[in-house]
Amino acid sequence: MTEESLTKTNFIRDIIDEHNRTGRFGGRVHTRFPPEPNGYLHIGHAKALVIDFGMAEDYGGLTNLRYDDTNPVKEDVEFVDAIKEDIHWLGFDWGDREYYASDYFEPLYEMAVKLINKGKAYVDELSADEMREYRGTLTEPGKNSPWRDRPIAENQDLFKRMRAGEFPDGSLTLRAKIDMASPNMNMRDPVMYRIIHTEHHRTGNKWCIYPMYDFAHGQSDSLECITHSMCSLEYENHRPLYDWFLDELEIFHPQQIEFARLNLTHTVMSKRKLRKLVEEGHVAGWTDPRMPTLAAMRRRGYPPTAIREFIDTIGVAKADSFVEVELLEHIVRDQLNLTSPRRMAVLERLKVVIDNYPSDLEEEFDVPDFPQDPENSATRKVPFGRVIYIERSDFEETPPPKYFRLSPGREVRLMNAYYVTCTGVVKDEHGNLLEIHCNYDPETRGGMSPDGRKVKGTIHWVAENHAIDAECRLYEQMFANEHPEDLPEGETFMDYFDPDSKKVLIAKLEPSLTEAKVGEVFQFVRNGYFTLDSEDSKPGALIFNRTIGLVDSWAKVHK
RNA sequence: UGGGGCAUGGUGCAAUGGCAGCACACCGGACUUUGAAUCCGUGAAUCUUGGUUCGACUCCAAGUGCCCCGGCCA
Repeated sequence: MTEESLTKTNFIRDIIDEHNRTGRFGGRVHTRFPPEPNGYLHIGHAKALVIDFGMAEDYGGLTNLRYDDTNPVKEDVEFVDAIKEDIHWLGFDWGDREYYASDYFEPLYEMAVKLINKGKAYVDELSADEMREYRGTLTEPGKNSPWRDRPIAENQDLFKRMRAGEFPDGSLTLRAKIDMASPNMNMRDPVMYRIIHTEHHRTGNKWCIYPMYDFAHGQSDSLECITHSMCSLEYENHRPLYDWFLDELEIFHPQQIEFARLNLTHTVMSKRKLRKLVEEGHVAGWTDPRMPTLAAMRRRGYPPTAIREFIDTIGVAKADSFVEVELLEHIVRDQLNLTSPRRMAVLERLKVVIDNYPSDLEEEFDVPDFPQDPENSATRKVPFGRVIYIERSDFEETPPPKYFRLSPGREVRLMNAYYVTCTGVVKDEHGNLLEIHCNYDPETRGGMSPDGRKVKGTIHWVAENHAIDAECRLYEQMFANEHPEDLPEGETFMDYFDPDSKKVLIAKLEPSLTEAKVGEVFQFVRNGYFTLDSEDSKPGALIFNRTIGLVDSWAKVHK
């Protein structure tokens, strides 16, 4: 396998390779990640992150972090720290290159003045409604604003007074003088500056005019000498404008490249919808483990490397696409399988009394954390006793075909312990199962029989005397529908929100789990991967999140 | 007066004029002290119609379908 074949090729690499061939940027690759601080980062941002940081890394370049904070009414400091934490968690680093579009308000203002002086920008007095009317439609040209040909000196004066705060919000705008008949709506004299008398989270009350995205982004890229400015497909129509400003300003000209954003089945990605889930209390905040935010995935126990591998696996292209969430889950399981120590925990318990086990006897087994690789595996002590708990689903009084767990008269292996045979059941007056009784075979200590006798079923257990209680939170997809963002008329994504996507139970755990630490993920054998909840768990009142269940092919056959 | 994009198995991504491949999902089997993992195997795709070419997923033309654009949001 050659070096190149390890790295998947994609159209962005092709473009960069071409630039390197022609020498457009002198072989330099410098990217930027430009989040707006108005919400938490989600798995869709992870794609942008991997592209922005990953591409630069691969080509020996750097990536800047730059907050796109040009709209003070929508943005908040609350999110800037959360965003940084998420980026670091994924393993990316911007060094000391932490920038803000608001750092450039002064040079941006100068650039606007330059365009005014060139006769390429003007102060408009049209109201928002009027401007909409003048803009025309998709199929009809717009018409020029009556203020479009105002003398340059007047524009200079008015713009200066806009900055000075002489005018109320919405009364004036600065617009680029391009072409009201352009088939590209973005070129119909786009607004460059608007008046907003709102305190900005960084610049305070210094400014009351704020640049629009289109007037800020390209020039910020230029100021930072960014070479490749990757963004999502909907900005494709903005590229001519991105280029126009840079050309008219005659400043360094980065290349904007657009790619398809990530869509995942069974989830919603729009900030508006995620915010709704949070604000209406359907989930416990932005870090509720069901959320597609990076903070939620961290809390849930997803390894950051799994997220990066996932993004690498899905590739980058320009076609709109929907990735099945099963692929993400597969990669999470795949990594956790290799790294998670095994433990025994009984989620929904059934009491088992081993009648022929001496009531004064208690044993301890040394059990490897990684039974696949016992030679290199650490071990821990697991106590055993006359009364144990097993999983309720591991016993059937009348077993269905192909069932090879416990049922009356049948023998199974208690993992790492003994073979037991079910001898009877105890029920209450309503016929509810209370407990079952077994006999064990002392010859099978450790789970092996000297006579070579086979048992088909191996089940896990926890000794009653030493079990610890812990809350376990089990999560399913938040939305039953594959495409909750693409619904027929009259339906909303909330129609498909599944309130049962979170289930809480009190489980019985083997005692070694008392020492679990936040950030460690365990495999609760035959149940799935679990991690301590970073927000709600307390010593003595442990709470575990199920990161993800194990593949359950029995459930498939059985149903 | 409309413009800009995109089309390969169920899903996602490759193949850059030379045998359509990989992963997930699905289905079957083997193995198993986790019905997990692992191993083996089956099925399944180039939007349509023309053209260029010895040869087309790839180039050309026409068509079809889907996405984006009429915020003083980003």
